[in-house]
Amino acid sequence: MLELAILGLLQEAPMHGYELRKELATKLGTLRAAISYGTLYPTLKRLKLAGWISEADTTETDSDIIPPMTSKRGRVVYKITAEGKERFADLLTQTGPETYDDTGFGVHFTFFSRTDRATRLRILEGRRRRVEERREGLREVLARAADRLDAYTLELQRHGLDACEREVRWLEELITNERSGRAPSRSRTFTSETATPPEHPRPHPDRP
Amino acid sequence: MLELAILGLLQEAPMHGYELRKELATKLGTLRAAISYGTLYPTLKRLKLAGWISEADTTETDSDIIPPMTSKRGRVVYKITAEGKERFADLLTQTGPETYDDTGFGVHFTFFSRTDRATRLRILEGRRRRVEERREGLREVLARAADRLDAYTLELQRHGLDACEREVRWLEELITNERSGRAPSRSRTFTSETATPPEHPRPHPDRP
DNA sequence: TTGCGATGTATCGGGCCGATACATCGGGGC
DNA sequence: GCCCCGATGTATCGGCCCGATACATCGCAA
Repeated sequence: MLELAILGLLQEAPMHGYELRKELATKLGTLRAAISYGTLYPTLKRLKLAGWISEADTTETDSDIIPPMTSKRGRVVYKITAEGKERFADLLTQTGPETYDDTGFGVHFTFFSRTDRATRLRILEGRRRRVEERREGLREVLARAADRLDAYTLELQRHGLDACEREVRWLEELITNERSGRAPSRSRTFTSETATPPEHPRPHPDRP
Repeated sequence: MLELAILGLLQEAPMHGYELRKELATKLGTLRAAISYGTLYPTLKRLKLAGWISEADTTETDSDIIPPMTSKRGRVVYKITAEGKERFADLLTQTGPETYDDTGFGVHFTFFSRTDRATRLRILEGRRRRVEERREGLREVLARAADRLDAYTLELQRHGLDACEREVRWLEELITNERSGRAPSRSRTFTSETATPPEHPRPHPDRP
């Protein structure tokens, strides 16, 4: 999953590890605080070995403001390769069970603007099914095993059930929008002025 | 965290691995579908080695209905030891950063009826702080980096923010109840008839 | 000038997961 | 009567990911 995220970010612009971590924190802020370095650097190594990414020459047209980083072990900037772009498209399109859990769904959703509507619908519906199953499990427990559980456990289940119901409603709204060819509406209360282009709302501007 | 959960369940009754997994699935159903065997059995081995749990003699008063399991490798029933009970109390009381993330908080909350009000309040407030930090991070991103992100990413952040706000409200309700010496109220719409004893709402009844 | 926080890369031990293997038992379909 | 399948049950293995830790530089403030 992290593989998909890294590939996705490097498709926007070349970056080094530290920068990637910060970008991940803001873009996937919903999912986790920040990715661990103990995961990030080994993964970068793995991706490089697989040929999906490569080290970008920082020495060449190093015209920009970035100081030359006079230390011995300078920053390592990675860029995505042609094979990496294919890999990204594959990962983004193909779905498995892990696509529908919290992290997997979140990462896929983040890159929704880079894939087609059919894939988006498939993933949204898969996620909905997943959350519905969870919801039914919780309802089952609350209905049948309620007398076996103490008040706190019950309260936790109720809170979880509430979150499930809420997410299902959210997903259904998104699915409806998707089917009618709309991008996610900015203001859900007043959608008349949203004349934004439906596909690829913003073509990922270069980092400031 | 799994260590705490296992110890907590074994304090209710001796169990074997398969049974533990099912109990975990219903009691902690909010957190995960089910614990993996690849985690469960090594953990049981580790806990046994540490002396927190021990194998219960199934041969002794094996009077009950359970068939003798004629296979060579029969089921292995574990029970908690005296040291294990101490360990459980320690784990339940002492708090660290991991106590406040989703899994850690969920496990602690599940066993809230086995600890004192001071600890409960500490954990609830720690969790609230954690979720509030997350909420502020999301607000920050939505306020300052909104123009850098596409519509789907924004929608995800908004949904995450909504979940955070909702959980904070939930936690504050629980904290208020806790401070006023009430157990979590069964029906939030009508709380007049809840004359349940404030501490230890149900003293974990033995499994049927 | 000293020291601290941000920037930056990297490793290590350990927890947890999914896949897999192996073995028994009860029941439903043919 | 027989066979297969799903539930019950224990266990290992490779791999992802995390937290702790180490090391090194830079800019700024006390």
